[in-house]
Amino acid sequence: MNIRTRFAPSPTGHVHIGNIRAAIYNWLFARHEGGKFLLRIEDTDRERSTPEAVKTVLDAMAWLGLNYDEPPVYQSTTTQTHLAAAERLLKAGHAYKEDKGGTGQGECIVFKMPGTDMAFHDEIKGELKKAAADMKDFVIVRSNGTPVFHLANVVDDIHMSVTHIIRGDDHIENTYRHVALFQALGAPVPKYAHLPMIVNAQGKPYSKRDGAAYVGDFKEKGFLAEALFNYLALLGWSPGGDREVMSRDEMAKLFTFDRVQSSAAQFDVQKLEWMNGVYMRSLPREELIAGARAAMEKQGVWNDAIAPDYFARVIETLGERIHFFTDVADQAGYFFSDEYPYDEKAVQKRLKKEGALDSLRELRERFAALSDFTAAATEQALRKLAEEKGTGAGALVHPVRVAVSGRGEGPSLFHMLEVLGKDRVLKRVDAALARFAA
RNA sequence: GCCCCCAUCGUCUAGAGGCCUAGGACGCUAGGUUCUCAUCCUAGUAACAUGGGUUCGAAUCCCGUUGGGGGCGCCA
Repeated sequence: MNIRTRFAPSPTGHVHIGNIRAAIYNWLFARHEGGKFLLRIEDTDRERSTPEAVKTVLDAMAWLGLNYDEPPVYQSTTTQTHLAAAERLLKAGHAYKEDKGGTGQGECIVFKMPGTDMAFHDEIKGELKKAAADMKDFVIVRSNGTPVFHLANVVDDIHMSVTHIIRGDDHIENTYRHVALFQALGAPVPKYAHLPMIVNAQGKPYSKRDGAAYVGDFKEKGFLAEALFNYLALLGWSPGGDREVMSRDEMAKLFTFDRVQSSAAQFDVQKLEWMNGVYMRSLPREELIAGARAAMEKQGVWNDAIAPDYFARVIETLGERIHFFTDVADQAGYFFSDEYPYDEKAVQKRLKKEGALDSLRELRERFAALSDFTAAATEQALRKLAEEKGTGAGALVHPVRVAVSGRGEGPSLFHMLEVLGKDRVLKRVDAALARFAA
């Protein structure tokens, strides 16, 4: 059997994480089965479905690497097949016309439910059933002549030969209608897998109010696509055992419906952040550099005068302290400008301390005497002075750090000094000395 | 109101009758490494909603209860 899954978003301008997670599961399942993953844009809502909104969907797919195997199907181009299907249903007695109130002036077409109890096997939830009395006939073509979601969705799935429908479990009730439609249209009923919802701390559907909820939000915040993909895949699915950080190929290899949770999952940004850190740390140097630079350009703080070699050394020095690309500008701006702010608390604690400025002054002279300003050299000079003064190295390290960076924390001091260079270090120490002497 | 779905640490989960005095991860706490921060290492914290069954034995099977969620559109 040729497995065919599809992601069928309605372009609204945003792609919700719940939806993209459904897309991920569709993709994973198709890849696991060696089948095809398709994309259908349900752009029949002319109001919201602008070209930009469609682009948002396509961009999100591309960013996460959710490649589809056939050109996307735009629902706005398949309306005629929906209406033709409605005609067939009418002829076969599966639907009837009605004219009680509505949006248009004509008659609408109503699909007649079979009138029997219904049941279907859900790949995740198991046997699901519904009594005939609890199901009502429903409109499939509006009185203004346009097809309703249920009809369009089913007819397109038939034409696209979709074999597995993987979607949120808020669609369970719709499934009975859809199964009836497939049957009435004489088409094979696809298999269904209903995914549990992604909820917030209150157990309600996760929304924008709960924080970043759209794919674009995460991209903007600097999360890596691979990390978001991995995290989302694990939100409701587990490969079993202790495995968590995996490549998408590994996930595809391991993905099966029987390992998908049937209860809702709460979105936990902290864990996503941790996972992002794992991916961040494993990033090749070049990618880290490119990402950091791109972030700075976006933040408007990139300067073409920054030499590639210097930038590379800054990134190297910052190393694992970079959790997000934006951290470079946000936490290490002093590498790129002499106009850095002094953290008041750090100044109080390290520079306004008894004897701190005197020590700093002495250290400045030692540094000035250094012929080569390597990390090893500054470290040796600093430790020697500390020893002579009978203080711990920290009593000298901290004041210098605050003086040259304005911050109480940061990368290894000696490497930082080496990257900054002798001239700048001395100049900054002098400036700090003058500024905080009073 | 009616119908449907769901229920293991705060969170994501492992567990498919004995391997469970319930494992891992995130978080949190305490240590260690270190010039700070970050990383890393170690330890600790904390759960089978509840009541009945079934069984020699139940987190695992069945039923009820409670709680949470979803659906009842000429929206998608």
